[in-house]
Amino acid sequence: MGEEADAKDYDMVAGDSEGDEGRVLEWEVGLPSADDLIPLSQSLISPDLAYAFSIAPEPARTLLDVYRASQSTVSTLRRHPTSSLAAAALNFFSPFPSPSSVATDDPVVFEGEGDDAESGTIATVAIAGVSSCLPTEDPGDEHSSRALKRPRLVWTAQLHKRFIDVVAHLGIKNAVPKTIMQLMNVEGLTRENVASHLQKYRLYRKRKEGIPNEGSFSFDHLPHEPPAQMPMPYGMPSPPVPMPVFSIAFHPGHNGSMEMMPIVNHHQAAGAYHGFVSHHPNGGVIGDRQGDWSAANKC
DNA sequence: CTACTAATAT
DNA sequence: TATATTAGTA
Repeated sequence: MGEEADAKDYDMVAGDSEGDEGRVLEWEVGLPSADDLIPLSQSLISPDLAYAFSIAPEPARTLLDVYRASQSTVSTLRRHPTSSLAAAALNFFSPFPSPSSVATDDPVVFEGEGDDAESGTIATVAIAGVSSCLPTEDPGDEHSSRALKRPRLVWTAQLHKRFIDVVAHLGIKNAVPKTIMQLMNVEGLTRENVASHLQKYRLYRKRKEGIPNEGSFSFDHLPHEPPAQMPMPYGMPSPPVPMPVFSIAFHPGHNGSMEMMPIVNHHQAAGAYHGFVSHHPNGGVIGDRQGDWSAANKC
């Protein structure tokens, strides 16, 4: 089993450059390449085989399982930094107990806050890989106060998109903070963060449903629920076809213009959030428009 | 006890 | 306004 889709070029987004140089490649040092790994989301053996050997069927791995696996992997790495490189990489990933990095990519942005960044200044932290503007300083270097306040999370367009995708992927009824948070797989993102955002999002949707007039303004994207045609090279196949997904491509870069997404590296540390298709099992959420959700996103 | 949600606070 | 925090509850 060595034939796997190229796990190399799955980060294709409208953006031109992706700043692959500054990426933390150290993460991959010593790790098996994607080609050597069996996707966590995939059963190790076929159901038939399992049955033949009286092996209890695997509980069907879900993205959540994959996520958890990746979490434990990361945790393990944290505990046993086998090399200074790994340590450095880890340090990069989580310089402090507060959120400042993402497991996969998405630029997580925090508002400069705390000491004296009243209003206006936004210390953006692009986690993607190129440490463009890192947090002003370590929150821990101030005083040995254990109770460090997390910086305010800024829901960037990308974060929000991820959020939307996940919410769309889960049904309305499954879209609860914890699950959303887990599927988003954004390091440092808390359940509270998501809960708060979800609350707002729900209100937003409620407002909208009252006015079936559609957003109108705003450069919305997502034409209208791509029926069944996946623009992606790897279109998410229909149910019957298993498809060994390890790291599917992301979404269509329906981002024609307007914004130059900062850094968009799509790399799944150990797999977690796969590009989702708006498969709303519960006919709940649909492609969202940015209506009012403009997100500050610049460095 | 955990997590969801609405309400409220910053 | 956007996000965080709290309170009440399932």
